[in-house]
Amino acid sequence: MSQKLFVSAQEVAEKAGVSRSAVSRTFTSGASVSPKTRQKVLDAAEALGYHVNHLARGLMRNESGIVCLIVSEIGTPYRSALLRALTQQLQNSGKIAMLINTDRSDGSVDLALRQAIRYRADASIILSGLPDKSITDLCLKNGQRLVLINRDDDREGPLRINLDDEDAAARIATAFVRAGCRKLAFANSQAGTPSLMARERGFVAAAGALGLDVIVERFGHTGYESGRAVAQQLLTRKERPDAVFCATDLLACGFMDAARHQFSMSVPDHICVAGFDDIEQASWSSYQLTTFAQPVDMIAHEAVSWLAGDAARPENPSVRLHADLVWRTSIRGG
Amino acid sequence: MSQKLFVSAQEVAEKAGVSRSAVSRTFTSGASVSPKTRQKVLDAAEALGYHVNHLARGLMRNESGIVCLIVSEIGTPYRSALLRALTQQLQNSGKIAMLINTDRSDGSVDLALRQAIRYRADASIILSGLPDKSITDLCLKNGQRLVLINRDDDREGPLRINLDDEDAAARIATAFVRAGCRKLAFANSQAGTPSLMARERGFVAAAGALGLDVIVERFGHTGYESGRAVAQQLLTRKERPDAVFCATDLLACGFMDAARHQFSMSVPDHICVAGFDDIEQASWSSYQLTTFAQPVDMIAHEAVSWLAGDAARPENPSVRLHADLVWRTSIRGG
DNA sequence: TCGCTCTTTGCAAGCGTGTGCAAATGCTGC
DNA sequence: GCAGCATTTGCACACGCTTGCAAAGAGCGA
Repeated sequence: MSQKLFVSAQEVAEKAGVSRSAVSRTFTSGASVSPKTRQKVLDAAEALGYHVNHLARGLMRNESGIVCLIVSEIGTPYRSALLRALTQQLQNSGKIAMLINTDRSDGSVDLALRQAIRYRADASIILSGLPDKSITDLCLKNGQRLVLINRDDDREGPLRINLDDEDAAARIATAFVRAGCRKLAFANSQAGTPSLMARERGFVAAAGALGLDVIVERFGHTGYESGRAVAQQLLTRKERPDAVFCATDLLACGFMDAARHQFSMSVPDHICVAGFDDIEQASWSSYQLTTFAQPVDMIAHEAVSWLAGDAARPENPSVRLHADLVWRTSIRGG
Repeated sequence: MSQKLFVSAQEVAEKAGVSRSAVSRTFTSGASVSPKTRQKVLDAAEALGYHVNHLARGLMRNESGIVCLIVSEIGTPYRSALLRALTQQLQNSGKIAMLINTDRSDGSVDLALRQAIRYRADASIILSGLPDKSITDLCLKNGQRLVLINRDDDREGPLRINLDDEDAAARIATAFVRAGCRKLAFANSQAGTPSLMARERGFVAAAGALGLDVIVERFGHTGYESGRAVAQQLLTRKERPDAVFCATDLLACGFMDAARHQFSMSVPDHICVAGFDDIEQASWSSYQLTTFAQPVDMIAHEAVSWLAGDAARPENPSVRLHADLVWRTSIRGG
């Protein structure tokens, strides 16, 4: 590739009639340059189309400005909303996002973290899956910060951001009971993600405390189709439930659609439905789903500000955020 | 930051008892190393947790392996689906995606491209917005490849991937007519994106050729709420349309919801609806939307394989892909 | 064993940047 | 004009890697 190379600080220096260090200092905040030379450099840089090489800068400073986002199922409403918030806020704080898609095999989170190390990312934010301990240790040892979102892991070192899933589940249980429901069900996927399991656990426990049993049904992976499948299971029983808490809004949408169009049931008259995430579709008038809002902006804020801050950081940082209940019409009363 | 630095090739070399070049060559495909030293190096690297520094490698090779994805409205179903396909295929071909969110101001696409230059990205793929000519020229001059997806721009140099929007619009017009519709409408946003305008233009033209007028209504930006707003406009007219082609599935979902729940109309009995993109929600049983499928995997494939290929590339590369009509129940007949 | 060829290895230069250090410059007050 | 000081500037080295080049080693037929 003998293509024209990028213009370097050397060339700018020559054009501006100053030393290369002057150029470097012009583009380094907090460095000592006189306004006069600074202007000369800026002019020359503009004329030549010079841009600091962040690869080289990262090499020198041992700080690349890159933050890896490790995600699966990017196309999903909740994931993409979180992605949006994260990239936005990372950019605001001068970082840049590297996106790694882990839809493939199972060890791919580890592969992704390896990639993050290769590019000397300052940090990695994991939205899906859970990496092996050996690899997270490697990251931490190399000074790479780690954030786990909704992973609910108990390992030391990374920042762990979680929601009050169990508490939310308890709140929705009482809401169901208050709406007059007595035959509760929980719709889950088979993903077994910590946060999904926490919701299930919390719901079953809270219902138990209220003296009610819960029919738990799990199917496939966490999407619309699984919601339909679970509806198939739950609504062909002798005794249909009169309230179902779906681990996820996508499951809830699938469930509602099946209940209405396949079983001719009315929500909330025949059955109350609640979800989790507050994806955009939950507010669409076909669903009007009562659900818990993932505070994506706050999650992103917590993550990014923790990355930015180099103040004394606790040994084992952990944040638990509150999921607000968004009340719509998929539950009676309110 | 006096934290333990990453382990370097030097340390691996010492541990393995070879020269630093041997280490480098071990991790460079196509380099000449004897199997014996290679194994010694690999063992040492594994033991020390060594990973090639891609920043430094990129600096030397003048090829970073980074591809910038420049996107706005990441949370949107179509965008995130495209993002998924692109990251997937980029990773398969050994590249890595850098994600830049341009939701902010208007000049932010230019800012994003500047960022791409700073990180010496090998290429940038633009999914939203249109950069200034001066900045794309700068990219091209520096040997950075450029891909414009659905931008329909006529500038030279970048690869432009577009769909046959106008033809698709014509196909749906005849489908409407065949379904017995005579009062056609087109629902658009005010974004004015080339592809959206092409659909509008094509629909109006095709309808005209069939001897029919089209009521065109535009509102806000390209989302669900705008679909509702357009429905408000169209369905309070003296003469309601009996078929509406929405520039986007999101618009169509909003339109359908308003038509049904606010105007108590039945789709497709009272009004036929079609969309564009084939987002996941279009297949949900609440919508069952007839729409055109964006061939996201094929788009991603075209983009990525063009980036990978260094064969003789045409002066002014352009690809036009076909959007398949996905027939569901939002149009009568079929 | 000796040439010959082919492979492997180490040396050293270079990629584009940041930054400590010492020299140079500018400024102030006498 | 000059000492004293703060600010600016240039030099040179470092960062971790790739790669051309020449030297060293391996393999082989006679």
